[in-house]
Amino acid sequence: MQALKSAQTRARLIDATIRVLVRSGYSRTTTPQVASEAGLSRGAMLHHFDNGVSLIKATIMHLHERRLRAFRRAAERSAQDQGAMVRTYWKQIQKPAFIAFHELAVAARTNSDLATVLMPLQVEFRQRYNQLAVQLYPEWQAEPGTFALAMAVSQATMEGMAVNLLTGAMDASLVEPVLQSLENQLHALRPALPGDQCA
Amino acid sequence: MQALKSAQTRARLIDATIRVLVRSGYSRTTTPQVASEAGLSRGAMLHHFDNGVSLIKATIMHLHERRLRAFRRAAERSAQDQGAMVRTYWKQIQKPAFIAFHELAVAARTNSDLATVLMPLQVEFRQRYNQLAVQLYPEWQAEPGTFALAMAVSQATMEGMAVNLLTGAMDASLVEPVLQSLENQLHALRPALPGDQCA
DNA sequence: TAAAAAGCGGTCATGAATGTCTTTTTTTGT
DNA sequence: ACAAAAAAAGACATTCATGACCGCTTTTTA
Repeated sequence: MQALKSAQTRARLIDATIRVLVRSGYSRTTTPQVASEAGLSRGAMLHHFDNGVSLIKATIMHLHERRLRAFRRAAERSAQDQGAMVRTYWKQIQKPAFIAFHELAVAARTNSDLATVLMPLQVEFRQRYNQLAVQLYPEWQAEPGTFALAMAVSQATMEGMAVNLLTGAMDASLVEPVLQSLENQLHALRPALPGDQCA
Repeated sequence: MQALKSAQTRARLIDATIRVLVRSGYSRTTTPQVASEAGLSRGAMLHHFDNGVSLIKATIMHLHERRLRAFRRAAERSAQDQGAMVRTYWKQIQKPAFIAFHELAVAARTNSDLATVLMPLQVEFRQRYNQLAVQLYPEWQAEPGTFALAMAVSQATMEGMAVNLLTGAMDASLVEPVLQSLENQLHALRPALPGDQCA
């Protein structure tokens, strides 16, 4: 029973970390902030995570798991409705989890402690991403290069758009047209079928 | 003469700030770091900028000016070589200035001091961006909506790809194919000319 | 039931960044 | 050459995040 309670408290701390990351950004995310947000004393918090970096690392791994699960759900849903992949991923990207993950990814660029945790997860995500998608869309299997391209274009466009929205670099009214355009592009990239040369 | 020296010192401090932002990230960019990087004492630095936020604000404005100049050059070059816009912007995006600007843009999301400076500049950039591009590519003027879409797609895709490269979310071998695909997409978006329905 | 372990709260000293202030040095103008 | 102004350097107190340590309470276990 004490193991369960411990796990619950750890989860509470990680959730609090995500909220603080979204609200205050990485640079203002401090251990007192997280402890307060979780409704715990700082002393209790340091009992579950030896130091602040340890908490951030755990948060990174937690967000990674969530991202994998979210992508799996998105893939399953879009297996039924062929064109739903773009919309489903776009919905995922707008949740707080993505904002927090982006904050950590940016921080990891200049923090080797975080980078050693985050970089392998990024590689793993790409692998699973492609692996699952290929088995869901067998018509792509003949052209793995084109498939990887389609995935990269989707990821770069949607995540770039999400970041640009957050930083005011893009007008919100353009979101829908860009998504539509991306869907058209993905359609054009699909392996040629009989009578499909012209849009 | 003292005004010139003062301006030079200010420029040195701003350049130092950019280097520190690239090397250490926003969260570890401190006034002692910047002063040391600029080869000045902290006291001297605070003589030119009242406080740390003031220095960051000046850096934001400086990067904004550079971004406008860079875009202007890119536009002029791509006016001669029609398809060079993508490549030229991609080159710009990989420079340290973009990394520093991105760090500041992410920080501005949760820092109202920076946001009040950055947000209006983002709006101004979008306006000038479209303004200049429209006059360079007159064939788009009939379809301003499609043109804004093309710009948004380009910006989101390339900046998203740049960020994903920095954070390890994308494999570097996919850069070239994505750029190629983006060029194709832009070509497809161009106003229909006689005998241009099919790729 | 006693002992051990874990959850939790609180206190402490340390280190570092910040902004203000004062002092020294250099430059400028008369 | 000298006095005023500006640049540069340094000193200072304050604030705050951090990690370590100690004590209390509850739960598990022997």
